[in-house]
Amino acid sequence: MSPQITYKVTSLPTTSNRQDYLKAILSIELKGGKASTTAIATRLNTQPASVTGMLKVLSDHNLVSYVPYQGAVLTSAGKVQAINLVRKHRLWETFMVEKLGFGWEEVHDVAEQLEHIDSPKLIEKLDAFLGRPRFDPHGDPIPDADGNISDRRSLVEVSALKLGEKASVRGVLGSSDSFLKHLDDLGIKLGLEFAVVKIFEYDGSFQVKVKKEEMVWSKKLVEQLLVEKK
Amino acid sequence: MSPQITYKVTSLPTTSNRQDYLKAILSIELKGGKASTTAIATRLNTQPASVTGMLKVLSDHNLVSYVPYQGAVLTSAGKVQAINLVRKHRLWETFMVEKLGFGWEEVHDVAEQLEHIDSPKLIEKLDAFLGRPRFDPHGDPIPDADGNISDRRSLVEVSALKLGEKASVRGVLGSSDSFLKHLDDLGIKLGLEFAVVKIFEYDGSFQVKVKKEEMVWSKKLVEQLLVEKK
DNA sequence: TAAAAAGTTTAGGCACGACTAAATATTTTG
DNA sequence: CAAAATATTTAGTCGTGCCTAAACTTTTTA
Repeated sequence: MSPQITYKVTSLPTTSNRQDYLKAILSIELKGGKASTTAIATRLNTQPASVTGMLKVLSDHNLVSYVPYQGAVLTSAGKVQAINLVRKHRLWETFMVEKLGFGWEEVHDVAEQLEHIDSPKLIEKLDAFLGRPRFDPHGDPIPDADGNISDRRSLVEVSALKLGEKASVRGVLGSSDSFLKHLDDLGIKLGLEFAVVKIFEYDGSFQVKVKKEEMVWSKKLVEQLLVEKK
Repeated sequence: MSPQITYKVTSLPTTSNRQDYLKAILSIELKGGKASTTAIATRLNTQPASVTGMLKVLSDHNLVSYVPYQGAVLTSAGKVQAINLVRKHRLWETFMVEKLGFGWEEVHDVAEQLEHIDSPKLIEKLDAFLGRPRFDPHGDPIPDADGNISDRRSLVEVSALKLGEKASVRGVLGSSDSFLKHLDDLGIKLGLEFAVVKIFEYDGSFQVKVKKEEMVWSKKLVEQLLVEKK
């Protein structure tokens, strides 16, 4: 009788959980920090000991390189996965705000769930449906299908615009409920196009023209509204 | 020193898995069958022994009533959850077909994932965005927020229409790739409105008027297309 | 109605991913 | 630079939900 030989496949069951770790590590790395056990644990509301266990698993799958006591660094494979999660998260947020009429602030938690839906085709079609947006409702860039991320710095606050310049609303800085409600009251939505027609040096407010109508935006407002110059 | 007393809360962590069981049981009950251990196991591609374990858990949570060797019956609480899953599944399918341009046949698996997203508000807004549809792309009724299910029998095949009657396309019977492709080729989509202008007894085909244009639908086609009479 | 067949449950494991407590490394500080 | 503080890992558990094998019920059949 010949012996039964089984090969342990590196079966990559990249679960929702593992993905959360990858995203957390990416986010720490992008901030310029070191993805230490504690830093990851804090971000995921879990215990350092749990993180150690997971880092070993991710390391086995070549998603991070991990040396005990040295923290984790995403491998290129890990980075691809993490960026894809960010892409999905931000596309879903954009969908909820632009198509479903959610407030800018209330979409994060649901997007956290939606980003784990596994269907490249769904994301491709959603992206097309939304008109291939480059920024999400918070002004953060949406990575494209190849993982390229636009420079957020191509967005500026309204207050940085000069007289006569045209721009489109792309996002906000900060997201207090009252601020977002205020935007709603003024009818300011993503994609809104306008031109600067006057700048009041006295109090820092801006007069802008939206279509045929003119309105004044306060100093506080123009400092928190992100736009893309035309 | 007073003893520490902990109460075992019936903490309902209704996981994605448990929900799949509820949906499977509902589906068996609706077909008039008995939700036996084996029937459930078959539907979920799992083993009878695993089902027994789960039925105990669901029974502890009062989602099914379960007597060993007697199979399971949904309690009203279990039924509410199961119907809500069906509602979510069918709304997502409708979204994918109507808004994202998916084929009628390719949406099931992704909807299977999406139905587990937990956000009543998301579903309410999605429902509104879709225009509160009562049927999904397969012609199956979408339960409303209170769990009421329209009667599928309000849908009929085109072949049951009489001369001059007006109707809207609501779904299909069967879903072979070739049939769905054929619908695509003819420009037949959900919601399409038309009127019967002629019936050819000779070969069972129907001449219909869509907006200003007239076209002929074959016997095979009119027997598989579900519509709602106007 | 007794024996065979089919269906169901129990028993014992396993993988995942979390936790606590204890041990071990690394940093910081006096 | 040694002691104290902090960070990290190891060891041992736990709950969920799956599996197989074996025992036990129920149903069917001769």
